[in-house]
Amino acid sequence: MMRSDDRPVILWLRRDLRLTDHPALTAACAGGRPVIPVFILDDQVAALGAAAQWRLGQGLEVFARTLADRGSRLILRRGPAQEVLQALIAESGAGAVHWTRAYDPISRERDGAIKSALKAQGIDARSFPGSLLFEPWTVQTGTGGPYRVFTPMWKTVRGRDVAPPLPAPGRICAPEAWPVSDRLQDWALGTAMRRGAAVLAAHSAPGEAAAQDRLARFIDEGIARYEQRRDIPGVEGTSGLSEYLALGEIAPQRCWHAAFAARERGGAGAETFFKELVWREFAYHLMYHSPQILTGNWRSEWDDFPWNTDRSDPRVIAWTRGRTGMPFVDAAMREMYVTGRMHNRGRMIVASYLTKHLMTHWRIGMDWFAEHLTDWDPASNAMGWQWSAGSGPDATPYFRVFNPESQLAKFDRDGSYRRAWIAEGQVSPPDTALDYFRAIPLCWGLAPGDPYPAPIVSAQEGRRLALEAYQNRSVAGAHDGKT
DNA sequence: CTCACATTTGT
DNA sequence: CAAATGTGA
Repeated sequence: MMRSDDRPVILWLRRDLRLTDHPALTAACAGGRPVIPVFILDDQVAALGAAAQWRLGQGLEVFARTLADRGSRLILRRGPAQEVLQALIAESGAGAVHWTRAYDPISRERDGAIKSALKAQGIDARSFPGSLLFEPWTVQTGTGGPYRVFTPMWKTVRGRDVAPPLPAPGRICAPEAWPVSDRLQDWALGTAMRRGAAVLAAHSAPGEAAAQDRLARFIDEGIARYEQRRDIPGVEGTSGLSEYLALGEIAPQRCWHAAFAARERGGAGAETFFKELVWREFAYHLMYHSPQILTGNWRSEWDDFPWNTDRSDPRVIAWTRGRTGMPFVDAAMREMYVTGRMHNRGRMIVASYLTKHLMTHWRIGMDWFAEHLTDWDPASNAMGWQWSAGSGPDATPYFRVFNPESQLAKFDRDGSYRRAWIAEGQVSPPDTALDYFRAIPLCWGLAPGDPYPAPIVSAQEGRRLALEAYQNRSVAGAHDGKT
């Protein structure tokens, strides 16, 4: 009879496509047991936006090669996760299933059900940390509740120890026989991108090795000037790590330790970078403790606000296509279409413009981002949109409306961001700007030689309308709450 | 209870 | 400098 600790371990991979800093993998390899890495295409993966799905396909391709280089394999299966795992256990005689925790409500429900079902069959089903610096339940206010404001949470966690970097396992043992696997190309991940996929590919470097190169370059060249340059979208001042973190091609603790080791040289830049990593933690903290942040107003007094909810509104269409006539807004929307990412300042400005100037529901913007971002992350996306709309966990006064024109003057002084992404009106536009027209659906009927549109809603008029509506909301809200 | 304070701003 | 409420210690 087979002893239980000789039986294979199934390593169920999700958003953790890496070998380093991977506690679930390291534990699976301990004791020399065979490991069967598997990725499952279930409903949740199928529901990913087109760009995120495309990027996942790229990541899986690289990760499968990485495993193959070490004498292992990535098994691909399609179907409800629990059924797939049960089938694999039956086929392989596996005695354990390991995975890295996810924190969104759908995953938590699924994983919890799978864990109890497997345990009831005597399978050692175990979840591990790995995606966050701090598990959400280990961060509490003085009275034991969850944080709702960033700064107090930052002050609480900033001095904490972060798990040290964990090397890739020396050896990943293969099972005696490999279970059959789907072929990645048959999954056709991200084919909904159509023309966009070729353009995205030119702006993408998937995989753990690329992630670590990016981090190393940021620590060498970027971190010392991060504080000043991260706000200027026309220069490469950010870490550029978001999509690696989103897919788990790099772990946040590796980023944290790399910056910590460079803190002398990094100075204020290192501190700012730590803060940004903790913003990601804060987003997960909020999603874990109030999952409804993904679907409804975090502050319910916003439920009565007269948002525009018409996705076919011509002004909303103009926003999605980068044709609002506001160069900062349009440049950022096109950057996202071409690269799958958007500079953080761009994200704030397009979100402010959609929710305030166009008074359109943040959910419409959030959904558009989910469809077009390769670094899409449910927690950060929801937090960011609700923060911008004013319905989120933030005390921003309602009159704080970004002015897309003065923001351009402030943060794109030399016009390089605008020129990089908007072809119209330029004699010889750069490739980045032309890439937009190579990526968009032909039926949009846009060409680089078109005249650049006049503003659909001016900065001043949009601000006036938004303030008026927000002021009315305050009065109505006070009525509702205090009768 | 009190009191300090709140990412990213506009005019 | 506006301007006001919720958060957290």
